[in-house]
Amino acid sequence: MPELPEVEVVRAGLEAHVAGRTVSKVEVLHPRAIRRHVLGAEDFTGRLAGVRVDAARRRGKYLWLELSGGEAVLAHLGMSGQMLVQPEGAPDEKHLRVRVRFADDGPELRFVDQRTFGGLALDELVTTDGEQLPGTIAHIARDPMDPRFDAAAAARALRSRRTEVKRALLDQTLVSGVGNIYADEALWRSKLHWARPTEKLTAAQGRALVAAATEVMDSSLQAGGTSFDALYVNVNGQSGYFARSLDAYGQEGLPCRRCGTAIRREPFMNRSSYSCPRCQPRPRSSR
DNA sequence: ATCGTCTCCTGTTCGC
DNA sequence: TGCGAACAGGAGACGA
Repeated sequence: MPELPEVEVVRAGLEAHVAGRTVSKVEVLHPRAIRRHVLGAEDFTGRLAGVRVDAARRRGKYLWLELSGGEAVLAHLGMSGQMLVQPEGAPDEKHLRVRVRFADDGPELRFVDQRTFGGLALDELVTTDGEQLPGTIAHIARDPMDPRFDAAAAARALRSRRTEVKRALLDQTLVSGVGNIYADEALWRSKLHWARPTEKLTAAQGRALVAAATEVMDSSLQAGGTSFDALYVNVNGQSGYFARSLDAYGQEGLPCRRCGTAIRREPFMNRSSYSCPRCQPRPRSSR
């Protein structure tokens, strides 16, 4: 479940191993991996051949390879996507979806994705809010790691919604990069129940929530960065990565680190939300 | 315009 | 033992 810190580790790996290299040949092994590239696989592979990768960039959970010529390969890892840098000739992964070979005959880039929620697409770069972004993600808000992230504005945006606070926190047009795991962690740190109505959040609570989300992603990024293997860029299953210390997410039945009460799991949007019944009491207004 | 629900996908785990 | 259900969940599409 890659969220911002995981995607950032991947971006750094791509910057180190792919930037500056020229694409020679691209193979699409599963059409669903490029479903957001509307012109299809042939167009995708044809237009990539011969272009140079200038840089690897990221906003929220999206990352993209900036290409010579004003275009970019936009990527989202979805639930299970991985970007692997592998020597040519290494056995294909079971869920290999896209292979990118380079003119220098060095290691190839592989997009591997079991559940195929992720994907790649070629996209035009556009200027939005003083930033060059792939056009299809121009609506994605700045994330807390962005040098120009405005925490106060993000807190106001969250409070301006009329919904449950966790729904707002997961809305990538308000603050990007937060997924189910970090949302639960940020809410735990802020002592807020996920169903708290946004309109009842005080300004201080809004700011504290944004600060908590920033902190939890920051510390996770530091932990993830240290487990990064220079030989390849990996997202899932690497030790020290998802084994990061969590206070709420996935902790059902375990004692709250603050008060000792057993963490509970509740259904939320066809998935789960974890919280401490004592530190994060359910708001009276709902159920 | 805004908000909530549905859907896509596959491997693993769990209950009967 | 076998099989179906539940679960993992990001984000676009769509309906109200």
